[in-house]
Amino acid sequence: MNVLDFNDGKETSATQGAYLRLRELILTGQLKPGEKLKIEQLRGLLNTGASPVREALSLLTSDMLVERLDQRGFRAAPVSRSNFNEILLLRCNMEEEALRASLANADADWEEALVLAHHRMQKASKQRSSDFELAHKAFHMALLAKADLPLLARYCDQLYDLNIRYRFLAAGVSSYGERSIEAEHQGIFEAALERNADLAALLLKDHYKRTGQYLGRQFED
Amino acid sequence: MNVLDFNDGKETSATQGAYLRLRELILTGQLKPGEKLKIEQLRGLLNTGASPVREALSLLTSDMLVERLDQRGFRAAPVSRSNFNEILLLRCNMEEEALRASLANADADWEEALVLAHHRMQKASKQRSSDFELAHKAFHMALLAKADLPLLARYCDQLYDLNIRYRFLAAGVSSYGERSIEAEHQGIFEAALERNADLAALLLKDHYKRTGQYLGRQFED
DNA sequence: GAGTCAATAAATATCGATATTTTGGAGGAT
DNA sequence: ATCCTCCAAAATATCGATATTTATTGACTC
Repeated sequence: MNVLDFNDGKETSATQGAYLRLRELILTGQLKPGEKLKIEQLRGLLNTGASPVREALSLLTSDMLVERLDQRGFRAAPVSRSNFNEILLLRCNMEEEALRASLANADADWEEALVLAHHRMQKASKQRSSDFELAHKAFHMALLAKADLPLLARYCDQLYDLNIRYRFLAAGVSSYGERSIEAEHQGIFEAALERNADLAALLLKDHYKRTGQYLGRQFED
Repeated sequence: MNVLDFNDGKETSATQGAYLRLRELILTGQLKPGEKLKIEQLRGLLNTGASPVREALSLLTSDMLVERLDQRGFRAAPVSRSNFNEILLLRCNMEEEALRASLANADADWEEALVLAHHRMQKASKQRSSDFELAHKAFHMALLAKADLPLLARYCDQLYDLNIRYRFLAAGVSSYGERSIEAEHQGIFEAALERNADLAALLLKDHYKRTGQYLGRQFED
């Protein structure tokens, strides 16, 4: 590995590093939807060779964050109202499924992990910490953690990220208009602790639909 | 491109070719679950360079047909009873969703395409044609075609292929024990033509669960 | 005889260079 | 002016070679 790039010891392979970095750039909208992703350009940005960049882009293709155009390279996946709506719909269905399965298997460890995730999210929210996004995702995934359905978990994760991308794109807007998210989370949290699957699922879907409606208004197409 | 490899003009890029070929080898069980996929070895098999092989493997990773092991290369995804069960479960959920959406939007073109797909499948079945697998998939996808939910369609497609892999692995067994599949397909087909979503969904799920039960018995773990 | 450890062999990950394709114009004809 | 055609310029896809990392083997200790 190049001696010059002060790899802070975290990443193991150049490919993995490039993958994570590119993923972040696309999710946060620093690489814009539809934007052409030129290998040379990215090589410079990530200072690595063409192979890792190429492989990372291939991986992002399956995350549906990048599109491959026959022999014409890659571009950041485009966005659209209909894509947004579909993500919302699928998320509601899949997360409900996962949540019910998770609650059915829930044990004390799961419960404690959930309490922690909830606490961290609240804290990050109060401090307006930049960690909020991470904590928020962690909370939602903690809800689903005991489902023990790896494929479903993967889909939920993927859809969560696709959705978060729209939040970043509708930026400026501090994402959720503060609203009642805190209360919404609290409701889901409590219902989950009580193992009330019907209520938890209802609240969860409502939570998504609400932020969905809110975000949906932000853009045309 | 190498002059020697008599590329029959179909594939555009080496990567795409390698992707399709490897996919087939894994789906049909010619590359066995858990088997190490060495670059050199595959290079020979596909006669192409290391880069296309590597990229193809990356793509297959997101199809969940290949696993990447940190710095230790790739291997064909393992199989397990629980994985099989999850695929079955998710397929039932997602295809039901897609089927209902498809029927809701169904028009004359969709109907005609479905009739054709059904006909071809029947024909291939009677002739015991090797095209049956393809025709069967085409029929099932034709049912869902009008859903107009690209992400869901992709998931259904992916899960279909993951399932088909288990069919090949439980090989010898001419897959479905002849049973009543023909009748089952007929039922789904008719219900779909009548736009009877409840019935069609019920029959479809039943169809999957039946073959699922059948296959499930084939292997331990 | 089992468990380390070092040296070697194998395999992966990555680079730099090259061959192919696509893109973008600059003339020239209609 | 508009549409082709053909020619650079740019970008992609792919190769071959090399640096790194992991796996293997066999001697050596306890």
